[in-house]
Parts: sequence; structure tokens; C-alpha cells
Amino acid sequence: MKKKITIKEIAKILMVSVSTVSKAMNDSPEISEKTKKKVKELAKFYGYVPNHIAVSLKNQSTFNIGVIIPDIQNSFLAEVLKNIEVHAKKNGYRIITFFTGEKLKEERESLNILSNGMVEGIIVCPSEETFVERQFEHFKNIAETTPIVTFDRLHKELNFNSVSVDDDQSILKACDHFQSTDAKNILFVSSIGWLSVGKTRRRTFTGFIENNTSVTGETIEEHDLDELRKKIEARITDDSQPNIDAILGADIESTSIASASISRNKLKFIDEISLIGYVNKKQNELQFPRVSYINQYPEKVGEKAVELLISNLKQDQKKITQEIIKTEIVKKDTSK
Amino acid sequence: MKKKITIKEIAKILMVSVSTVSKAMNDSPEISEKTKKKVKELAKFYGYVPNHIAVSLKNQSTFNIGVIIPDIQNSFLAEVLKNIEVHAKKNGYRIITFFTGEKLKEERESLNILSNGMVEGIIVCPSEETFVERQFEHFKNIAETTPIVTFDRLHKELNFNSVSVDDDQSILKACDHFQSTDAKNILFVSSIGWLSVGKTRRRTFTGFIENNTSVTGETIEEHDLDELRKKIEARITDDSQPNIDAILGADIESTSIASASISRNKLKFIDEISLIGYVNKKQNELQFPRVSYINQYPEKVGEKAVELLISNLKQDQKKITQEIIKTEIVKKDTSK
DNA sequence: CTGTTAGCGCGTTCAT
DNA sequence: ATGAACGCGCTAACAG
Repeated sequence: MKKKITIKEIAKILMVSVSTVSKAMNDSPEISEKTKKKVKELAKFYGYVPNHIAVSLKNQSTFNIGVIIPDIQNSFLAEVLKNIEVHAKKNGYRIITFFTGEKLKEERESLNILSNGMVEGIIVCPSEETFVERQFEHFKNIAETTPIVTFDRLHKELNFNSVSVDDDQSILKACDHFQSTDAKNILFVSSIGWLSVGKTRRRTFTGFIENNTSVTGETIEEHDLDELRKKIEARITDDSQPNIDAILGADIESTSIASASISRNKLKFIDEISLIGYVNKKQNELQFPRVSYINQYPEKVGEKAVELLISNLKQDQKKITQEIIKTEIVKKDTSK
Repeated sequence: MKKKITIKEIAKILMVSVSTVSKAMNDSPEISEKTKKKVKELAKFYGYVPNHIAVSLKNQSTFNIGVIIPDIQNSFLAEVLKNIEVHAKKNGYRIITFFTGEKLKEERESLNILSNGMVEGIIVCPSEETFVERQFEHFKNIAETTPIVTFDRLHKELNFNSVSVDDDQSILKACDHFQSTDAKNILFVSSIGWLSVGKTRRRTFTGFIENNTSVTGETIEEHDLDELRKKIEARITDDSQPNIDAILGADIESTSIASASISRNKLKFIDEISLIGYVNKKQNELQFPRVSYINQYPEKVGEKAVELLISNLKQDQKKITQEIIKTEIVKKDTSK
């Protein structure tokens, strides 16, 4: 493998000083056009490019942004990540991505590594285990020296700039929508009951049911997806119990399973049973039926996260901004 | 924002030299236990961690691997990426990810940035535009100083270690499977006719048809997904033409659309029409029907790519390894 | 216009 | 057992 050429070697070849080369490469007005041309030609010839590590050390700035997310397979997170990358690039930043697999230990390590001067700020979606274990110290420690923006998942201990989605509102909107289209008995299905966001969504749902006399509600929570499918199918085909005329999916998986269960048992969407939930948007457009869904606007989340971080980078701000993205019910084929 | 503490400041506080602190932190046998303890305690107290940029510059090694992929929304690429990250981490490397959006310009820029000392090697899935424009010089230039491993997409000009999937074989396997289950007229659908991999898949299909008298074949290629859907639906419901009894999807999108089209028009899977194609595996498991698919084993691709790169990093190897991952038809609900 | 020098943070001889 | 000095590649303040 050929060694990369440095400024020093170019200087030697041209019999000038390293600073002349450096200035020429950076188009300093101090250098004559003739010299600039000579230097640049040779640089191009040897494929010279400034060593980013050295520049970072010298300038004390890396133009890297760290991103930590629990799972790339989650289509919402993947879409947020993509938009983070796009907007970071637009602002001249690169991203360094770590995946935690929802593990606290991985999260701690990622934060440590990234804060060692590798990046100027960190955008992070805290892992589930972090919430379960209620461990937030590692965030606070890092935040003393490195700006942090969190997204998607909130906690009162996480006192940073953040972008999240109005989860309560979206569940309520779906419930309201069902109620206004005359649903009588809503089934809430979830494969993320163990996850904090799953708990919030369930609580919001049960709260709605308790405060409304015109609708009743039931809940199926099951982490094992195949079990979940069985339970849902058993319930919606059970004639001995009150009829389910609407299903609310608390996450992408349970919504998919609910849709498949309805199709497999040949129930008629809308006429017999409606469905609203969370989906993989891109995939949903191609399917039949396309499920009516709660749009969480991952593009906005990603863009806003970058925006908050960069403004924080540019000036040491004191006030914390907790941005909340409004969600929206998008009607497709499975609901009125 | 608090400034990060350096070795220098710790040295000053402890009234020792920087080299003593450095050695103590790295458990050098030259340093007494007493001093080590003193240094480490203070370091911990101040949350000291060595500056990664400085260490990288000093050691001329970053322990970073660059990854360049066209699109994170592609579930195959996303799964490969995830596995690259996992295996990189397992070997003590971090990954820096860039997305090209299938653009040549973005690919060039990404390669340039990454090869400026940021990473020790690069794993890249070349963008589509690169193939269309037949531009491979930028790879060759970078490869002189930085080890490169390509994956998924091959070209004879790309003379690097690579991991790919036996695309021809997988299409042939699907065709064979249809033939052996008595399909008479196979429809090949594709939304990626413009993509090199799409062309290969189509050629393989038409080649199969030409060499087999017992089956006939048709092709629908359409980049606009809604148009594609219309064309597929029109064709499979057109009684004036020969009956289509099998569909082969050339990519995830067209396969999804084909499945949805069949469902929407209430054709019976297997009895009336079969379907095999590429899918988002995770999503496919939750759907009804689950589409019979070609498994490309993204886990293996990711793992192998990291393996090839790291072995290349460890010793300057001369022989090029072009790994090919065997695919497999996985029978689900849409085919015999 | 060009060169010399210092220093970013760290690890590593080589002295002491 | 500890410290002084150098250099990784680069930029910038200061001289000339």
C-alpha cells in the first residue's frame, strides 16, 4: 500500500517551506499565483489531500457529529438517521454512527468513545435499557463537555435539547377518529409493552377509554410476535365475546400483524373492522391494503435534531429547547 | 461548555511531568504503583479520557472503518450495514458511514473525505450512477493508499476484495422452481431496469425463457411505482392474453407491488398465480401472505466484508478475494 | 511574497 | 522511577 504524501514531502520536492505549501493549498493571498499553481499541480499529481486527523487536532474541530441509535432495522429510526446525515452534510458535517441494540452498556461506550474528541456534538436516541434501569448519569457527564441532542424518547432527567413526537396526541387522535366514525369496541395491540414509549401509548389509550362512555376498549400486549399474532387472531374471530370493530396498533410490528390477521381471516376492512397504527411508510405505500397510519414525520425529526445541535455548536446556549413534532393521522385503506 | 481536561493539566495539578501521566494511564511498568494510583484517581475525578484525535495522529491509526452505501432505506443494505457495524465493533473498529443516494459525485466526495486519514479502510457498495457512467477511476486512486472492499455490486474494473451475491443463480433458481411446479407463463416485473443489477436479473430471466421450450415469459419494467402497479394489475386481469401463472419480482418494490396487485384483484396464490421475489425479510414475516423470497443473506455479506477488510489491514496482501454468497429460495405462502 | 517557529494532545525514546 | 524532548501533519503568528 502506497504511503500518503504529506505537505512536508511536497515542500521538499518543490524546495519551499511547508508553510508555503500549506498557504498555497488554502489559497492564502500571501502566496503568489505562480507558486500556488506550482504547488497545486504537484499536489494533484501526487493525489495529495490534507490529513483530516492533523487538521482536526490543529483546529480543535473535527466537523464530525456523533449519532447513537438503538436499532437501524427500525424504519422510523432509519429514516431519521438518513435525514440527520443529509442535513449534517448540508452543513459541512460528517456523521459517525453507533448502534446500541437498546443496551445501556453499548450506549455508555458509544458516548465515551464519541466524546473523546472525535465529534463536536452528539445526537442520540436513548436506549430502552437506559429507561428501564433509570440510568442517566452517563449522559450528564458527557454533556458537560460535549453538546447533546436527544430525540424520540424523553425523560425528565434528560435535560438536553431534544426533538420528539407528540405521542399522547397521536394516540388520542386515533382514538378520537375511531370514536367519531362510530367504533364501539377498540382493541389496542402492542409488542412493545416493556418499552417506555409502549407504556405511554397504552396508558394514553386506557385513559381515553376510561373517560369515554360511548366506547369500550381491550388490550393485547405480547412481546413474542408469533404469540401476538395468535392472540389477535383468536380475539377477532371469537364470536362469544363483544365484537371488535377497530384496532389501534402501538408499533410497526403489531400494526403489521393486525393487518395480516384481519386479511388472513377475511374480515372486511372498514365495514367490519378498522385499523390505525404505526407503519414503515415506504413499505406501506406498496402494500394492499395500505394501513391508515400515524405519521411521525421522521424527516422533520432528523432535520430539527441537526439544527438544534448545530446552533448549540455555534454559540454556547443556556436555554434548553424541547421541540415536539406534531403527528398526523393519514387515512389509507383500513379506516374511514 | 466545560473544556475537556488534558494530560498536561493533570500533570500540572499533580506536579509531575506529562510523560509520567501518560505512562501511568497506560500502565507502564516504569511507573510506581503509588503514582499510577494517584494519577488514575485524579483522571477519573476529572473524567479524563485520552483525546482520540491526538492518539490517532500519534499512532498513525484511527481504528475507524469507512462505509459508503447508496441508500439506507434499502432494507438489504440496511441489514448489511448493521452487520458491518457489529463485526467492526467486535474487532475494535468504529464505522463512519456515508450515504450517496446512488450519486457518483457523492461517492467521489465520500471516498476523498474518508481516505484523508480518517479511516484505515473503506467498505463500499458502489452507486448506480457509477455504473451508468462507467467511472471507476476514483476507486483506483483511493485504493492506492487505502484498502477497499466492495460489496453487492460487481464490475470487472473494480479489482478489489469484494463480497457479492450470486444474482444469476438466484434468478435461475426461482425460474427452475417455477418450471418444476408447472408454471407455463412467467411474468418478470422490475422497477430497477435502469440499474445494472436490474439489467443482469432481466437478462438472466430472458435467457432462461429462451432456453426453455416448456415455459414462456413476459417482462414489465417500470421505474414509476404507481405506473408499475397499474401495468401489473392490467396484465394479470387481462383475459384476452395468455394467463400469467407465476410472477418473479426483481426487487423489493416490484415484489411488494406484485403481491398487493394479486391480493387486490383477489387472485388465489399458488392455485391461480405464484410469486417469488426479493423482500424485506423482517417485514415479510409479519405480512399476509408472506411472500416466497430469495434470501441474499445480508448478515453473511456484512460479516464477510469486515473480515476481508480487516485481514487486508493486518497484512498487505496481494491476491484479491472475490467472495460470492450463495442465495436460497425460501418458500412461504405465495409459491409451492 | 516566503520562511521560521510554535503548538494542538499524546506516546515514546533517551537521559537522569 | 521520573522527566525532557521530539514528532505525528498541519496551521498560523510572526519575521524577514
